[in-house]
Amino acid sequence: MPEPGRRSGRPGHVADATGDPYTGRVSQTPSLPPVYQPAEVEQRRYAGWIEAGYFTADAASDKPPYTIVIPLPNVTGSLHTGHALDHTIQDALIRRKRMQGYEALWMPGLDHAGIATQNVVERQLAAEGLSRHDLGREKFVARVWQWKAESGGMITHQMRRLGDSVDWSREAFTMDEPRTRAVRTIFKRLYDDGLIYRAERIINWCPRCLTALSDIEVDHSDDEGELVYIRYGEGERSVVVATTRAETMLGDTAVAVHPDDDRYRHLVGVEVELPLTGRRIPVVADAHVDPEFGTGAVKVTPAHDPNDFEIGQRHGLPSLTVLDERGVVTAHGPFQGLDRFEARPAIVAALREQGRIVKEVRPYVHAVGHCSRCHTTVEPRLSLQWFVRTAPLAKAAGDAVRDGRVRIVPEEMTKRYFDWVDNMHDWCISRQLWWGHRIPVWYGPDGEMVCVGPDEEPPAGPGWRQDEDVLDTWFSSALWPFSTLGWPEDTPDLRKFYPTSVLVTGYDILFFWVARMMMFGLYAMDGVPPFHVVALHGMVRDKHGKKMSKSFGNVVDPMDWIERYGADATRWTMARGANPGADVPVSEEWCAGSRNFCNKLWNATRFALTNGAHTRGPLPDGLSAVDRWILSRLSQVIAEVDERFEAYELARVCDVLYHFAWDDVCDWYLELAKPVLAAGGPAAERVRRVLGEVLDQLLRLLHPIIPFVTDELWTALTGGESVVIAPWPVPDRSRRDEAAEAEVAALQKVVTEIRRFRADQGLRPSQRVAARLSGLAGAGIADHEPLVRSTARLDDPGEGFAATATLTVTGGVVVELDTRGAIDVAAERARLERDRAAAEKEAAQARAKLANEAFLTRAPAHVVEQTRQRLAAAEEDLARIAAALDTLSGGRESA
RNA sequence: GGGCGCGUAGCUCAGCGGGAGAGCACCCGCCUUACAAGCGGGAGGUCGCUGGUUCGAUCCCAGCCGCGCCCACCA
Repeated sequence: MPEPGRRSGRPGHVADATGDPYTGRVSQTPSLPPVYQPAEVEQRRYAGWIEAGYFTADAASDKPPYTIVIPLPNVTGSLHTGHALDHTIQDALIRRKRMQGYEALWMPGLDHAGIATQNVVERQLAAEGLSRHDLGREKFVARVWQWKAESGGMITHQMRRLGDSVDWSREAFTMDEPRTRAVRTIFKRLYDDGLIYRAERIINWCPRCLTALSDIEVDHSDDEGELVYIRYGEGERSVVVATTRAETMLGDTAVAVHPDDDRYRHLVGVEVELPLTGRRIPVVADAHVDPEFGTGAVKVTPAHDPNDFEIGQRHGLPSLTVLDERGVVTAHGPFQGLDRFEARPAIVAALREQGRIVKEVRPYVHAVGHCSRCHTTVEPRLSLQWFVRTAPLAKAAGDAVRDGRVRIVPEEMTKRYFDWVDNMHDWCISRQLWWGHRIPVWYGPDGEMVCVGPDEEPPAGPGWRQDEDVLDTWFSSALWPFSTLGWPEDTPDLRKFYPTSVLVTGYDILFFWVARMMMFGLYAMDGVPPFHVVALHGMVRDKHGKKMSKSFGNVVDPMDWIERYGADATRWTMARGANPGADVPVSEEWCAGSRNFCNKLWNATRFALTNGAHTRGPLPDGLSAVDRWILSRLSQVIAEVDERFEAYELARVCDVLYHFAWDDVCDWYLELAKPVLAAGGPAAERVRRVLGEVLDQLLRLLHPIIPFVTDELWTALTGGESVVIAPWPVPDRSRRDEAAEAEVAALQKVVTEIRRFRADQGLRPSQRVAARLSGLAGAGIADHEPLVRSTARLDDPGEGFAATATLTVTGGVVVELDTRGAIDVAAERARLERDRAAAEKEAAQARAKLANEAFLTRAPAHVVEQTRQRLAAAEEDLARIAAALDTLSGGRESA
């Protein structure tokens, strides 16, 4: 096998093919190299697109708008496979709409990514032996801006490599001036409407990041712990509680039992002694307690457990904080200063010494929350934070989907959405960080609290200070669909491009982001939801469908694939798996296959150009059946691609186009065109036009997914400016031609049968075989004998022709071949016997059905008819095979 | 604990009431004048299991087995 690159030494093969081997015509275009080289093309094309301003949307345009806002990548991030998938889908949608004549805006931008970015810069400082506190708030924030300017937003460069047709002139950042203004505006409005409030609540606290977290920033995993049974109190007045968090007992202020639990009825209202502390705490009755779990008695720690906090509220219990912000014990006594995880065994040991431990169950697996940023175990903590009152906002967000104003694709995800918005807790939006939008609230010397709007001056004077906290990053992300368009100003962009057309993102952030954009969009934009459709895709996985993870070593870097296979191949690999909600398995082999597909298009177009294919003038009359067939297929393909695109089924789009391009166009149409081109004349002239037409349309259809190679080829083929701005194909129903399709199907069948015979007989492609054909007219392909001969490599019967084998094909075509004894009669007989068995089975099946009275009366007429046809076809096959076997036994058995 | 989904060719998946499909991998043959990143041919599946509905089930229903995901404040 020749190595790639070391190709055949055929004369003229490697050299640029500029001469037409069939007509001698010289190609009209600069020569295309024989193998597609993505790197140079991509760089040149992208620069050209930007220079031409194709992606810059015009708010003053008369065209209907089509808008997508990008799921804003983190400023700290780089392009991973998830982006490659997400961006490929969006770019495909936006490019198609642009071609369809919409004013298409794909809005790019970056998220300031509060915790993530602060962590990056803090790590840098740590390397210098500094902490953010050494710098102070102002200098630290300046340092983060400096970091952003120098190393942030790497992904925006990688997006250019992927070919994203975003409008760079509108690039936004969640911390830039217009977006900051949007944040200040909505905060003020929500505050004034009573939808933002400050309260002391149990929140998720990360003892490492030292900040509050919202529910969605907490990941739960099943961790092993131990359930410890501890006796509180003495004798009659004692109760055994079960806990996984013994260290919090120092903050217990009650024991709770179920009101209907007879075992403990006598204890309700009684006080028991809390071990190790000498404090006495009451036993209270609360319906929250599950009598089935543990002992049916729960220790109550209002300051360190959300349930206990609520029990405490109901019963007027005090909250006793015994852990500080780092999770270190603050309660006076021998445990003071111990970390929470050191304190736990220490306290259990102390209790055991006192004989308080009744029993231990280990291991006990239960769900434990972890910080989604650093995986530290989250500590429920009582603290003073800012919250968004979500109930009314979430109701509106649910209604917008319920009443159909917003559609979620795939529909199955809708239920998940409802589960989320219908059960949403108030959203903790304050973070104890420095990088982010500072909460615009000032506190006065006498306990005043003033929320300051974007155009207002904060209160000045001694004793006034601004809230130290910043807002959750997702707060500004939730404004993205309208803050990027200039809200709160009434801008031309906002009027033209809001609401956006579709939001494309992974199902993993349906809740994180989508629900919140819905809430804020509906609120800020007077009930107009931020998008019409939410199109969810899945996660990119490895070729075994496994999640990509660093520890597994199966992570793919899309930039690596772009370098080695090209951006188009990378995009195609993503797109061909991208159906709504479906995970996308990818692998390097598949990316190589995608590269091969691009190369196939390259060579098909190269062939077409060297043979004078063009797109000038209308399609001629007098087209052959083959020409009419490919145009008929093209019309079908356009319609199907449209349908799949509208359903966000990119994988189907790819499937349809792949098979049309490779099977129909390359394997059949081009092969059938070759002899016509070689013969020259008006038929060849017609083929040149049809071939140009088919490739022109095909390249347009492919362009949204593989923009680079299609632009390079399309401009070479058509001489047009760019396929980026070429009109999207419209299916021409008048080109549908069932007769031509049937004719070509029959032709393909005959050719395939002959090829199979040749392969079975071990006849080399190079071995010329003379043959006599008959019965073509009966099969409806009377005109195609030359095509059958050239495609199946059969010579005309010359002098001394002697038929040594007869092949009978479905439809009554008979091929007599002069194989001069090369034929293996035994092998051929074996094959025919196999065919006969299959045909008999088929016929028997059909006969059985048709003999069934119930089938005939109950089944729909078309099904019965279809079955009759199946039977007829099977019987014809049987007759054909019997005839062939007869001929065979009449022939001579070869050695 | 609640909800959703999936088990079809070696792998990844499509099909979802009437003839088992694709890509890759595999086998055989080919430098056939666009492409060896290619061309032609081929093999490979009791459609998870058990019942039910139906003239007919990979497809609908029920149960079971196996797998995955999401949500969740049972200590």
